[in-house]
Amino acid sequence: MAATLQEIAEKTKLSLTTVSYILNNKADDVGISEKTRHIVRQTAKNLGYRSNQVARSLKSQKTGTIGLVFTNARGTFMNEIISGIQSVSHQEGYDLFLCISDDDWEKEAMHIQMLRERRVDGMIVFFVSCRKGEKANHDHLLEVKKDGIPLILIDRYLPGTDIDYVVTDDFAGAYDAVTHLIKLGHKKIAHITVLVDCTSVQNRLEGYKKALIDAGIEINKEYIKTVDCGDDKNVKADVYKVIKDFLTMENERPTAIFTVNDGVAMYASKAIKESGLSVPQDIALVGFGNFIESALVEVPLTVVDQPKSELGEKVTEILIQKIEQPELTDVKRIAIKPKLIIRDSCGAGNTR
Amino acid sequence: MAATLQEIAEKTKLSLTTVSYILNNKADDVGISEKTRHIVRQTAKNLGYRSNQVARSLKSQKTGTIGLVFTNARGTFMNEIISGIQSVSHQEGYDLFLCISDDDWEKEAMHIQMLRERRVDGMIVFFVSCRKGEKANHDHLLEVKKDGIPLILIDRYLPGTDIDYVVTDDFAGAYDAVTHLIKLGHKKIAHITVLVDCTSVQNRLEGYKKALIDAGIEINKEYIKTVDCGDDKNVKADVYKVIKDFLTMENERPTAIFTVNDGVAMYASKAIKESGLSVPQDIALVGFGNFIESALVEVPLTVVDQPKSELGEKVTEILIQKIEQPELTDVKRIAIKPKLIIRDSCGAGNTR
DNA sequence: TTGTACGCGTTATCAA
DNA sequence: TTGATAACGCGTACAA
Repeated sequence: MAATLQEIAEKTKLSLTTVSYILNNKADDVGISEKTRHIVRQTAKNLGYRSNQVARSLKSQKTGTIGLVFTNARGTFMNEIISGIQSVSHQEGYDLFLCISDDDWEKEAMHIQMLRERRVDGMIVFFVSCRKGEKANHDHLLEVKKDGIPLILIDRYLPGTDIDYVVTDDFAGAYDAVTHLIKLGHKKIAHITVLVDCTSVQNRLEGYKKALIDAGIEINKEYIKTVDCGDDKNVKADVYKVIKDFLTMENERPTAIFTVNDGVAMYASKAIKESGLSVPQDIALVGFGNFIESALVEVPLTVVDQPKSELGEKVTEILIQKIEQPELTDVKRIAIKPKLIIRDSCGAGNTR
Repeated sequence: MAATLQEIAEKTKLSLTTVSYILNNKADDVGISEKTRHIVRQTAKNLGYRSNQVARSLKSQKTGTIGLVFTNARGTFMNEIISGIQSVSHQEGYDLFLCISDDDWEKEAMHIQMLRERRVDGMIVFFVSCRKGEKANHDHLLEVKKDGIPLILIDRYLPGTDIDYVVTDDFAGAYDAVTHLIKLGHKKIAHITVLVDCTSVQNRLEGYKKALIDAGIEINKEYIKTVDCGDDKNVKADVYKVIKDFLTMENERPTAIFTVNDGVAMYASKAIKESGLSVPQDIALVGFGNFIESALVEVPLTVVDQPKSELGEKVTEILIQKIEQPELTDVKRIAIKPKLIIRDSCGAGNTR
């Protein structure tokens, strides 16, 4: 279908080499007559020549591709990150293989295997997290790293390894969110976390604790609750239960809740409303993530804004740097500081 | 890094051919001793052998890849479609190249060019639409088709060509939505469309008209308004203006509005509320698309539900069929019928 | 200024 | 039951 260099050579009665030089803009280096160039260019056009990247890749041992592995495609989170990734990668001349692992680490391992067979120049992985207690197996990631294929993690990392990553500064985000609540006068601040064993969740919890400690507020274990995740229905049921528990604490009832993510915050908001109390008057709420829908719900959520497209851009810049300059061996551990977006659910500016 | 067949052959003192047969499970066809198989498998494992897809692709003239070109990455629409696409394609053994054209048809043409150089086995394109009046250039698509590369369009099509497509049945969706409003007793039903020249928008308008005609309601041109798009701010400003116009019609003021998409409906809802009227009591509203946020806004939207993941799945099935059975030359023109999701904004079940 | 020849890692054909 | 060899399309060192 698409003509080959060979065919052009035959048509023009020139050698394959000459044609190759001209079509790869190396004509100047060698010195090829203007006339020949023109002829070649013309017949290339006429024959509809299109360079064959797979042959080129085989020869050059470089594919100009980046493999992307994401846990899931739901929501808008992945979307915005990919938007950042693709804008940088295309600009730098890389194409993207997209793989979704659907929260299944065996699928993740399979995809990574496939990407290796495709000889991608590098990989960006948002890896599958696992519930607390389950044993995660990240051998496939370590192996990639060991084999010297540029690899970078996004949004969560693997502590104790030297794999590059770009994440949200979850600790700082949580710290700021809780500090904001403290400044609004709250002392009984709860945290709803989630039954997942990953760095982002952990660091949000740590940020919460540190903010309280720095403000001289004692940490109350009763104020830290964990909900199940996975199925969305479980999350909802669990959040409702947690809110009910909080409300039965009467005098000790928290006046503010910082949640591990916007999804939990939205269910909490609903649960509070349904129990006859209101947000933020009775209980203030701060989420984490800044999903699109968070601004649109009945009580628009105050949230920590994950810098999603920035994450995508940064991670890609670093990966490409590592691809193109293999001599750089420093481990990149980047945490981007998120901003707090103040809307209604925290009660800032409202009477309390 | 990763070993080659050659290296395994040397290590085992066997021939390249033998090794290839064994590692590609063709050992039975030829008949290779169990012992040899074992030896080869072992050393392959030890050497960390990984088949090289790019070499394989070069030889077999098939890459096992599908190119995806989407106009934009915003919202959740693309997300759900991709979810459908990737689940089918991965199941069938194809990997995905993802390209975003950002509503820029030159970028789109560029991406398609790149995909051709990468020798993708087929392409799925959600092409850039253009504002009414601008001249769209779809030569790059026609050329792909002409060159015999399997190509299928999603969500919108190119009338007058024989390019396969899978779309939402926009006409039927609009027809049902408007008929629903008519059944609720409305006669003054407006439609807000958008200044884009693409089949889906056109067909929604046509569906709206047909529903009115079939119910014996005369079409009032004053009830059909167009808003600009592109920048979200323009949309908002235009929708507010249109609503204002409707409200000044006094006795002739529409009692219901069917909008071209959920985004417009949400702005309309806001505008109506801000002008002191309410949805659905004063004006009923039906959107098209079913974005996630549409269920969460203050007055949950009644919408036509675009079957996004189904679109993705269907389009991929057809594409792969066309890839693997080139003898099939019938043109596939699939329109999937969407369902109406009744929530609050249409006033069904509410007193009016 | 142009041509020859080899290699990238596979698969496939034909011999042995 | 196994091995030698020729493609696939391209890039490049070297020769002419």
